[in-house]
Amino acid sequence: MHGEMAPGQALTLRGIGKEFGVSMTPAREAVRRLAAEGALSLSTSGRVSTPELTRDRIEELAALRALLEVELASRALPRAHMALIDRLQSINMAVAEMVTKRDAVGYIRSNLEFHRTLYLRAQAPAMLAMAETVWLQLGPTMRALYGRLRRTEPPHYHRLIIAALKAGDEPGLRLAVRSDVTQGLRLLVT
Amino acid sequence: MHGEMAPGQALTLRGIGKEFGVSMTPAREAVRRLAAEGALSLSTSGRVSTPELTRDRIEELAALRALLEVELASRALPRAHMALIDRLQSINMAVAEMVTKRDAVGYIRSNLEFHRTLYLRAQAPAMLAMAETVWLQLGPTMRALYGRLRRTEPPHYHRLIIAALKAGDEPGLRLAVRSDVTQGLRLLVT
DNA sequence: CGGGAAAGTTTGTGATCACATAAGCTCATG
DNA sequence: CATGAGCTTATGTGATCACAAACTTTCCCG
Repeated sequence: MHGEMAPGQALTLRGIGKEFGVSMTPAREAVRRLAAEGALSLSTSGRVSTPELTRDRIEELAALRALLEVELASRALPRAHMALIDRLQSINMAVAEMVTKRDAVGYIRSNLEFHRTLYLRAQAPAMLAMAETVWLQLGPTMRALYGRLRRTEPPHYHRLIIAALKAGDEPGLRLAVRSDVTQGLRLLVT
Repeated sequence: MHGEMAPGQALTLRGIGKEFGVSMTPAREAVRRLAAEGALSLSTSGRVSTPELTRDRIEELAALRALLEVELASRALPRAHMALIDRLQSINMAVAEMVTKRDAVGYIRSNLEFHRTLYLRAQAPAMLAMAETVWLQLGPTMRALYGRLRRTEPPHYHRLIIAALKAGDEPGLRLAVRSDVTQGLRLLVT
């Protein structure tokens, strides 16, 4: 999810087991679970690797993010008090720091933390779980993306999100979230 | 997914294995995968059972169905030719027959087939997979619902969906799908 | 007659193993 | 130098087992 692995990276059950000090059995269960969620892909012969997404699949997952996260943000809006907004701002500073440090994994991690912190207020666990499943599928691809583009400025749309939350502006919030979510992936596709 | 099991029904790995003529190992993998998708729930001690959803969770899953399936229908609309509409109408007759036969499982199965047939045209496999994950989570609950209410009339909104497809009426289609998807579950909540 | 402790049973977990297959490598050949 | 056949290695699969924890049943005592 955090882009620690590149797309197409191969894994083995014995390797995973050794890495975590267990046998193949728990490694297999973890792999099968992640494969069921789309976070890993299994070849026809059962080999395990991180997925290499096609352009179409990336666009579809971006559309899913927009669909789910706009709804989550909208549901969080009436419950978003000042303490939450403060936390979002502080997380956003961490995001900006990761940008200057060119730390792709740190950037993805803190960026997702920003979103999750907001969505937790929506009180919609099933919806949040679905959004996280999409994040999981996009993890390696996001790594490839943010490793490619050389950003220097902190995320613009995060400030719009915070502003819309402060103003209680639901249409503005929906637009800001949708833009933030689709912006990055749009660059990858071109 | 098809409501063959009641909510809260317990399962054992050995029992599943025996039922399918395999050992515990493949049974475990299947159970863990289904649990990851929310189709089964694992107790803290690892016991397996179908989920018993709370009212809040049912409402949330209904909202998710609406969100995802409205989008899928909308994407399918421009590709929906006469052959598809014919197929939908024939599936819809099967649905009506299941209603008169009071066959809950058959009803759920053919009803979902109706929706899946339409959504396949959307060419959005990740989105369809998410919708099916929601169906999977709702399976046992739907069984309990359709076992409770004694319907006699065939699904009204399916005809609206077909009519909107014929007319190329996107707003009408969105409304019809949203109504169809939320209608049944609304009854359960009250 | 009720309740709880103890014995017995069921159940999930993780490890290990044999096996079949896929992947990688070596080496001879054109 | 490229190429492919044959061999070696690596890898996933499913079965089985020992163990610990949880659940069920039994039985005894208040």
